[in-house]
Amino acid sequence: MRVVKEAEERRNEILDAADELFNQKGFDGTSTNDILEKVGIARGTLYYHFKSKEDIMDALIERYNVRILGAAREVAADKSIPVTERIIRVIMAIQISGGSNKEIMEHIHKPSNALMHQKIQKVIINGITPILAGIICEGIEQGLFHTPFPYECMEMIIAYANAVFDDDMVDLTTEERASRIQAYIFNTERLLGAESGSLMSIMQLFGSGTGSSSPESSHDFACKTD
Amino acid sequence: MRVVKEAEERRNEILDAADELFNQKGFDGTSTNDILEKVGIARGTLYYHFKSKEDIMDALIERYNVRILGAAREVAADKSIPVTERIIRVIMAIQISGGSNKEIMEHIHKPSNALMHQKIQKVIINGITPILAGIICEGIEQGLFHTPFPYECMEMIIAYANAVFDDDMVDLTTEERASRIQAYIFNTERLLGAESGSLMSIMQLFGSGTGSSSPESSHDFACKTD
DNA sequence: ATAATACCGACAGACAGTCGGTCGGTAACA
DNA sequence: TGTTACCGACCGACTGTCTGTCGGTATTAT
Repeated sequence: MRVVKEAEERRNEILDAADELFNQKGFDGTSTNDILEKVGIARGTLYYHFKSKEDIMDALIERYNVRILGAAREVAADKSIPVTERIIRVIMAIQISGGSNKEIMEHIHKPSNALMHQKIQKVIINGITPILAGIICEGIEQGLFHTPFPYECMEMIIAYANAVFDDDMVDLTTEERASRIQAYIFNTERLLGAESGSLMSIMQLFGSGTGSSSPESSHDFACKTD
Repeated sequence: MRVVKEAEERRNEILDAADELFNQKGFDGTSTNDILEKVGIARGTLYYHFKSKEDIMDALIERYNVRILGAAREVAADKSIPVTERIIRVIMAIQISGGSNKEIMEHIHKPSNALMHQKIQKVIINGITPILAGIICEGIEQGLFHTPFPYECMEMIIAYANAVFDDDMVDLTTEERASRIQAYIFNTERLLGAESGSLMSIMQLFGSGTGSSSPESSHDFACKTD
């Protein structure tokens, strides 16, 4: 008893199912059989709509891309919001997209699968950086920031945050994480040529519990003075 | 007609073969059959020595790790070399290990496979950063650098370089690459609180052809002034 | 001779993708 | 109106590849 649906509708059904499964089991841990069973279709149907498993992943990432960049651009364009606040909101747009999808986005950042993870990173770095760099340019005009390389600064800031805070690239204890956050903000100020202490509001991006104290490296790397 | 060899010797044969194949075809594109055929052993032999294909990759990465970090530590410990030169040599140790392995190392950085690539990145960032941070601390004592976060600075510098210059994370034209290098050096100076222009020697890490001119963002992102 | 280690190759199961065939919906035609 | 042809969506058995397993064998050292 076959059921015929519009191609667009079926494609989205497949993507919705894949979305859920990739979050639960990761890309590698999800078989095409898992996906087609969840949708309730046959193998041939799946491959009628997508040419490969990786094609499904790419379509899913593209769906997120459109959503994320759309949200980020809206925020960035709202000149009534102060520059710093806009930066924060754009970055938040990466983490929260469409309200009820928060948990989904968080899981997709987990190293469920390196390939998928890499592709998402690529989308974020190449997509979000120009938007943020645009905002930095406004800050430069307002005298908030001083750098001849707004784009490259934001690229560095985003790429690093991605590697250290969102990846499992660097294993951090709670203390180490707090220290990293402080250093991150300090270094962001330096890179952007912003006044010391002027970007502390970025801290809210990392949730609470990171207090605020004088700059100091609490990594096992305070320079030895012996 | 079976041939018996010492476990250590056989393990290295397998790793040598895997090394070559992973470079040629990537991890995903290399099957265990490829490896065992190249060595001239049976399936069961391969799995006698390694518990999985990923175990082979991990052993190979660990082999490189030991080699790379060893070379880096030697350089870092040579206090007769100026601080800046030592930084350069340590970074070069990542790219050139054991002379004749240069090409191999370069290929292993290619995105032959995301998982392997991710694991190598992790090793580099977590392994090299403390070594470099140690050197930075010496520079701080000598008044060359001024930062309360030597470790985090180097982490950011390494992580970013990895993402942009070694990954295919960001697609760069030759011009864009040159611009990125300039920005990278400029930003490195800022992060480390180094005197402007004092780290231009880092440029040699990127090969020739990057000239030298005044700081300017040649990304399509010079801030619009209208 | 015995025990431990290294080695062998047939096999099983999982998986992504293929391919010949079917079916529902629609347009064209008599 | 009924029939036919066509198209796109769908079906499921099958294929080939791959990783890892396991019962068995050969070699070496004692």
